[in-house]
Amino acid sequence: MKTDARNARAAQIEAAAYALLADKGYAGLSMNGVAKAAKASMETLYRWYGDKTGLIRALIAGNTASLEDTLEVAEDADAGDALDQAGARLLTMLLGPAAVALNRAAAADASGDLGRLLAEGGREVVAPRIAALMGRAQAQGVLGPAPEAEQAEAWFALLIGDLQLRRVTGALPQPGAAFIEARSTQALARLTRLFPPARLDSGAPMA
Amino acid sequence: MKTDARNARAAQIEAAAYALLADKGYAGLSMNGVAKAAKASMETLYRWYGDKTGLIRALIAGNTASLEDTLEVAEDADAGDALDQAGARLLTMLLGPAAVALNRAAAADASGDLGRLLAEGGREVVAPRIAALMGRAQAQGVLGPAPEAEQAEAWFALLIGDLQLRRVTGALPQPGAAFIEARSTQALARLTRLFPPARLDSGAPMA
DNA sequence: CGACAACCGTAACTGTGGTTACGGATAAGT
DNA sequence: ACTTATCCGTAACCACAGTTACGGTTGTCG
Repeated sequence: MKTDARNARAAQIEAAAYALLADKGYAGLSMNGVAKAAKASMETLYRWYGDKTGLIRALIAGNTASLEDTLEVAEDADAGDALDQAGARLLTMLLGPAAVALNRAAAADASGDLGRLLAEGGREVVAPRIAALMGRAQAQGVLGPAPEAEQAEAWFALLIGDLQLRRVTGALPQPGAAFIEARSTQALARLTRLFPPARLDSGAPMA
Repeated sequence: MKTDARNARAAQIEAAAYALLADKGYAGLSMNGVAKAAKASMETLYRWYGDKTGLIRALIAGNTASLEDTLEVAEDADAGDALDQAGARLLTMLLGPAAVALNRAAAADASGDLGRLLAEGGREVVAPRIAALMGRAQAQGVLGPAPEAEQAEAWFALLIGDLQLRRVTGALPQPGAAFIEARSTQALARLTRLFPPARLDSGAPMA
């Protein structure tokens, strides 16, 4: 099988796995189910992925890739706008069905391997990008001076809070775009109140 | 069986279930395992709890009760101290093995019932208590005026961030007391910067 | 065209877990 | 003391999922 054909086939298989994972949970994701849904054979699944956790690992890797795309923000944009937009996109992704399904899978894995993998491909990819954004925000006078990692962590906490956990446990339905944008804007507003720039002329004007 | 004897027996059974849930995950929690660990019979388990999710439901109920105990703070204490202490206790509980195990169980339940139950017995119990604390903090000049629910939500987000999710997915080991106290103190400090009191004489002195 | 590797479909093997069933022991109530 | 309900211990039933195996088919390459 040619390389690109195989990649396309793998994408189909992983898409089917995502779909099953999303609406049946990790326990409801069976190799048999994936094979049937993707019209693939068990032999192929095991040859390509090794075992079930290998399949999940592949899903996590794909998720990491799309996460990096999500964080591609215009380099020259205003730092405030960039943060606002990045927050909304990040939230959309983290609260979306794929990320939720993967976190459920990691929660079900008692060994913790999947969780660590997910953190490596998620949080640890995001953190430096956010810190870089904070650096730009400081340089543009949007934020006051402070360790960038500290600002990044505060922003992230304000942005996501326990939303993702509630999504993962099923206590919260997937929020709409309006909610997400409002939340991102609120997080940024709070962050600027936490780390106000020394001179306020580039801040928000008074109403 | 006398009522209190039965309660004691039920407590033993639920403790055994917790222990199994904590170190084997939800998938590793089997009714057979619970029966053996608690030296109870299957018949008793099914007579008392109906089925496996019923057992989990009982665990959640017990967790709610102990959560309410956790939030019992001295009524007359300084609001700042009270918040600091409540934050540390809350974090200790939310990141502890019991809460983590229950959240994992909820994540594994595709129906979402357990998740909603857990939220009802957790978040929705905590929120009004915290809001009341915020009201006291405003009255004592520790915090500036603002809707209490808004302050409560911001504080909670700053306090917990994604710590609990990372615990649930296994990406984060259980933190020590020092970390938790520092985190609670930091959350409170940030909250007071977000909602500064009008007069600063009760605020933190400058270094 | 022929050989070969990869893939599909299906089924079998194996272990496990939720649930039910049953005989023997124990405590409660009359 | 007798009856009855409850509980323990164990095992059996059933379904399902992870994994392996195998014959038939398709696409690739010499």
